[in-house]
Amino acid sequence: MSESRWKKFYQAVRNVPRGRVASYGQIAELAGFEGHARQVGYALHALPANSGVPWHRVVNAKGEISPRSAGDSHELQRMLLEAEGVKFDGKGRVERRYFIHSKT
DNA sequence: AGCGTGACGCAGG
DNA sequence: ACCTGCGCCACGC
Repeated sequence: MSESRWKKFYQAVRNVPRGRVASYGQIAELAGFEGHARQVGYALHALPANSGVPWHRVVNAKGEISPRSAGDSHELQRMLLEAEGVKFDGKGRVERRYFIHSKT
């Protein structure tokens, strides 16, 4: 199945340290599939809740929690991130410095 | 086998 | 800094 492709994404997500976030694009890049950010989103959507993958550390390039087509997981995501010390600005965006590539 | 869809990203205006 | 349009590509119908 194409699940093996998704496993690369999941593996990349596991590499995101606690208290940090990465964009879908960064995950795709780290997994060796640069430009496939959309597929990362698809893979995470198909991810079982108890997979052990820190999916909540993945946000879009704007630093915003991507809106779901359904479900309430975006609320849970913000909760989990804040629990790790990640802060949001007034517009609900994660500050740049929390991104794994950010030097500050 | 074709068409629309989506947890995205980037370039332009 | 914000909004819009186009590109990407696997999945489901």
